[in-house]
Amino acid sequence: MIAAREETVSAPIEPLARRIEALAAFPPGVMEALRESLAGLGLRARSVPPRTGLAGAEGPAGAPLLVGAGWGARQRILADGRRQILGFVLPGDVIGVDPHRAPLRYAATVSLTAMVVADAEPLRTMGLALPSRDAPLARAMRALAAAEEALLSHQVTRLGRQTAYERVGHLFLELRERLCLAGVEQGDSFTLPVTQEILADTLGLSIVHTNRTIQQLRRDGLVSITGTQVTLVEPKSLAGLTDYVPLATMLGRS
Amino acid sequence: MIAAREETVSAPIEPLARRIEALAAFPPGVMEALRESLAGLGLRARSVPPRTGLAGAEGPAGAPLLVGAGWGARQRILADGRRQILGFVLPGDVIGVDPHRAPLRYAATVSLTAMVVADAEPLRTMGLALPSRDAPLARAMRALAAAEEALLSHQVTRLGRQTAYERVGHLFLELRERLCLAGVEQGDSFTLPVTQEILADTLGLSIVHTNRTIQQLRRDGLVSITGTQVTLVEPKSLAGLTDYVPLATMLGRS
DNA sequence: CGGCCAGTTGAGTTCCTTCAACACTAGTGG
DNA sequence: CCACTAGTGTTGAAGGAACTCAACTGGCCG
Repeated sequence: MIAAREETVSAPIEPLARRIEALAAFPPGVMEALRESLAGLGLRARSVPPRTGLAGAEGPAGAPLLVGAGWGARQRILADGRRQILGFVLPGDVIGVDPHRAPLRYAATVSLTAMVVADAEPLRTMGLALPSRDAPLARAMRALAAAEEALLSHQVTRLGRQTAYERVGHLFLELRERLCLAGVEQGDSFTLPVTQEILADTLGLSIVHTNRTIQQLRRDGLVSITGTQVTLVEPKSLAGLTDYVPLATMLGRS
Repeated sequence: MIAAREETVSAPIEPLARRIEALAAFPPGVMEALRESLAGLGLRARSVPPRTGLAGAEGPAGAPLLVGAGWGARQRILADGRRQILGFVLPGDVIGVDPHRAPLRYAATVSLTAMVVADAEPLRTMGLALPSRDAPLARAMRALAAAEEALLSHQVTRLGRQTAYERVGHLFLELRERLCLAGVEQGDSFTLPVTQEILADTLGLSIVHTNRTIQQLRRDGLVSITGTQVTLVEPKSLAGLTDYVPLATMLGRS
């Protein structure tokens, strides 16, 4: 892959726009205007190498960041080294919009793969704008916040009341949906660029058991994996088995 | 207990005010004014019996609710009946401020004990007020939202990477702190008005194992339980053992 | 080639669950 | 007044889910 290290490329707003479009259900005209105003912000993109702190314990957050490409994670490290990943950070996510809502001293956000991010200071003020006037971007930012909370609820339910088998399938469905909403993947297949250790720390399982569980899903013909490419062979069955509620349903497009 | 069913008592804003005072760190004058403006809202309190839906699947949310007394829970029920409690709802909490941030079709909020709540429509508009003017109440509401997210992070870490023993101790510490922040308890002791089944569904454990784990904590002299009264005998040791990070620390009082 | 990392497999152990039974309390109706 | 029931807490025993330890494979890169 050709590195785009220092160069300032055009702002990677497309994943964010796609997500807003999918979740906030604006009329076409409004969406068009919103996309233009996003482009007009002139956000500067930069690339971040893997395993780098983006926010939290490893460095003060500063401006909020818009993710354009790559995978990151919010994680918490316990005193004895155990790690729990609270959730993945994917294209279209905005981290640290509200300084009051980021528990900096607790959870750090790190890059897992190489990422493209943009300092998104303008989103902070616009995103928190007066809601009574119902500025579309403000509404959109609140919808994104709702999606983030829904993801945490998913994560709690997975960890608390699902078996290893269900957890893996549920997580795959969630990743597929999030990547599709952001427009970086489509169909029943997606690239999973993280190790099984990362998956294990997300799912609250050991590496070994994560591995065995994935194999079981393959043997059962529910998923198919080639390299980093994951294909959901029977997405409907998988959703039924794992009690998966799509984000689109949870947020209700109301 | 004498029921206060239909009567409209004075608004139970004290727990909310206490929490804001503790978490948002306003100067005394500002805090005084904020407390007065809260009182001036004229919120009407009503009581809710146990095991009643407050918001979510069992009934449209409508206005946001300010909790004055009693315990509730946000919960998710899986298709086969398994239940996961996402978090407790305690005095001083406000639920459903932002309609976009409440995944209604997913998680329901129910009362566990009798509760006193107030329809808090005014908090919605005031809480989402223009932040550039930094209205104290708006800042406070965002601090509360931050606290809620921090609690979910706690919950994820407990469920994903802690043993049963650690989970119980960690939860007790969290409940103690939340009740103290709201001013409804103080010291190292608090009333726990819920069954072990509720605790089990919160901790992602079976009832039996929850029971045995609590007993182990008692035998180890870390907690002491009499009826519904829980006393943290060795809060410091417990915090060390369970890697407990107080909310006050997480939110940084910045 | 040699070393490192991710993935895989086997074996034994621990943690937690399930099933079942029993004690205790409170509320209920005969 | 007392049997009856239901809900909660508690305990024992057995099984299963997930973990740990360990070894081995294959790819990738210096």
